[in-house]
Amino acid sequence: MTQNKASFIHKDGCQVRVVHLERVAAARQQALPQQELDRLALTYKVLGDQTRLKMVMALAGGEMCVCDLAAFLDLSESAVSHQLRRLKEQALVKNRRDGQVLFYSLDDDHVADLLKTGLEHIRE
Amino acid sequence: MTQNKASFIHKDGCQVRVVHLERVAAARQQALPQQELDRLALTYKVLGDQTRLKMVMALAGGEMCVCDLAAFLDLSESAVSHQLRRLKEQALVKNRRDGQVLFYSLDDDHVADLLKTGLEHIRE
DNA sequence: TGTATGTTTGAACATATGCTCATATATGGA
DNA sequence: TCCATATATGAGCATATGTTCAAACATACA
Repeated sequence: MTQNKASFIHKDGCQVRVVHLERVAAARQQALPQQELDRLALTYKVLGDQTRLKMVMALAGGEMCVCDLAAFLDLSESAVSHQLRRLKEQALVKNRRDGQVLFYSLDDDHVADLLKTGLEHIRE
Repeated sequence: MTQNKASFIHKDGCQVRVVHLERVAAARQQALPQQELDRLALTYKVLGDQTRLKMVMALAGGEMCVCDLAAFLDLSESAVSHQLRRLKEQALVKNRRDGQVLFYSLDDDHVADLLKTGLEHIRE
């Protein structure tokens, strides 16, 4: 039924065993460009930390300032600021200034979608 | 317009400045239970690594065995196996055995949804 | 039973990550 | 201009993470 006889390919001068040559070739063809892969992995990585995930979930309920988040998370404002920067770098949050206060909020609706899809997965 | 006068709350015996008490309270109320937050963060974290993300993207194109993935990723089979375990722990992939060969595939359609939503975000 | 193949597992090590502390920047008001 | 408030930034440190290496398991077949 299934073809699982070993085939071989050359790579960097040494042989590498491959059971399904055509699947590997197909995966290579369909692979994302490196730049997109970088950004996608970074996006997930940034959400993959409890502190940052809590922040984003909280911001899904409306904008908050650094102070608010620090109180909510029971963390220093410095730590919060550091993490907000990472979220901002990946376009997950944005901010607006009102006097001395910076209000952070989700960058756009895609972010809420991402959270929703994640929740659907873990609740399946 | 905006109320940004400092309010104060007590926590663990020391005072903590909070600009928007009601937002913090709301965030506390709407927060996910710890267990769900754990699982959600872990799910994103597991996807937030280039190697594992490449694996999942490749498996989105159809099942592959450890050998295939190792060849595709140019990585040792041991490394691939370690990472597959992490993906499996978060129910992102599953496997079936055919003789000596284990074929891995996406666990269900939610996983493809997660990837799609992520891509939509970075391409916005 | 013995050997080969495919995969998993645990320890070890180098790198990455998150927090803290001290300091810098920015805005508002006396 | 001077000071207070709100936030950002950089260095340092303890912990987490990904890969490798060696060894264990599991299945197939002689």
